[in-house]
Amino acid sequence: MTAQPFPISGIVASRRPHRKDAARNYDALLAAAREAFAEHGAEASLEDIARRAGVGIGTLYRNFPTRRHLFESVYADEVDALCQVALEVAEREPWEALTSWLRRFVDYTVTKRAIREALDNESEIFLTCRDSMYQAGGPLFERAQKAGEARADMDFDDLLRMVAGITSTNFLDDTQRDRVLTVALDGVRAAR
Amino acid sequence: MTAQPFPISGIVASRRPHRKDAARNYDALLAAAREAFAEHGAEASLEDIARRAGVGIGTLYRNFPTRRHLFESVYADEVDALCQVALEVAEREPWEALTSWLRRFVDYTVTKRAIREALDNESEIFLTCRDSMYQAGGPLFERAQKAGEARADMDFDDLLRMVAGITSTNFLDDTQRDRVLTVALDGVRAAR
DNA sequence: GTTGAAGCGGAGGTGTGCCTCCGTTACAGT
DNA sequence: ACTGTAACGGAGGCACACCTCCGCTTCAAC
Repeated sequence: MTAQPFPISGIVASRRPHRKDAARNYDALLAAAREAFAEHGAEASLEDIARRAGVGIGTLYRNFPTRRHLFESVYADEVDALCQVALEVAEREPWEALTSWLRRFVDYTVTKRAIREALDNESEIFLTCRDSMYQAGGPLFERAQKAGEARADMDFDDLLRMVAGITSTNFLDDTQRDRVLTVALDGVRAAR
Repeated sequence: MTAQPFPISGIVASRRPHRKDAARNYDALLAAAREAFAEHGAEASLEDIARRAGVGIGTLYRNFPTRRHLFESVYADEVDALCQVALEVAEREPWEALTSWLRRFVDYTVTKRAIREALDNESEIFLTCRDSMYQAGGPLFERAQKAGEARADMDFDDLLRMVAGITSTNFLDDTQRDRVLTVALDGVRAAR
């Protein structure tokens, strides 16, 4: 095993039980939980997780007394892996190293599909809403593009999703949300 | 009432019942649902919503046969209001009109706190994870800043939250996610 | 191989949410 | 005022998730 310079690494390693059967179950539970959380969000059924892992519900509770314990363990695993990646990219050019790490960050974050909604909007009314929304806001964006204020190589759908994504996260306070949104919008603004 | 040029507007209006008591209950249910969804996410208890609205559970089900109906109605209301705002800002300067509409979009989208997680991370282990994460990625960002590649007027926390936000939304496909992320990162890149 | 302790699993009690059904209530048209 | 009907509300049956408890099993130390 390589050096573990991150505080999380020790914690992750130390939590795994020693006995053979216990360690196997622990791993199975973590894998099942990661899958279940990705699929159903943070409210996934604990009994379902135990079932997926092929262990009894009692075993789940012995290893992870609360939902939070389980959730945290899964999360800690992800973070630990992500931290390792940072070491791997460290020798590249500054900007390139940063962005490739960020893109990995994205991949790992996908596990937090917990955050996402089940809104895959097949329904009639959602489509209508979308149409209305685009009909209302689209022209504003196109106008800005024609005035040379907004970059031409993206469309309104891109823009809405970008803003929605940034918005749907928790920030320390409104000041931070605004600051981040401003940064992103700088990216949308055409070079002049 | 002003003109309603958006397809959603008619739908929203036509769904409200005619009888006085029925209309009152309908309004109360929508208000309670908006509140409950904002507070507990899309899985908020329907019985709790009925309770908040001060009506029987039967009344909720008569107006909104499924959770989806209720959710859609709340959402449609938000969208409708947002569409109206687009008309109001239409006479301003192109870029200013766009961005002020977008900021309103943010406000209305906040209702979709449903998307957000209950992860307000008070716990010990979350803090440790965070420390590790920042310890791992922070230097990459600072290095990019020192090389003049990343703007100096934001910090790593801003950056992580921006990327996490964009990432946690659904996109049509990975191509779009990547495109949008690139746009936002253009905003992070220092002017040169 | 023996053995005792650590680990296992699932039955079952409790709570909560979903949704239906129907006796009662309140509106609105005459 | 009268009355038919639309709307109301909540009891109750069903399903499912949480979590505990304890008799049984498996490991590993000697």
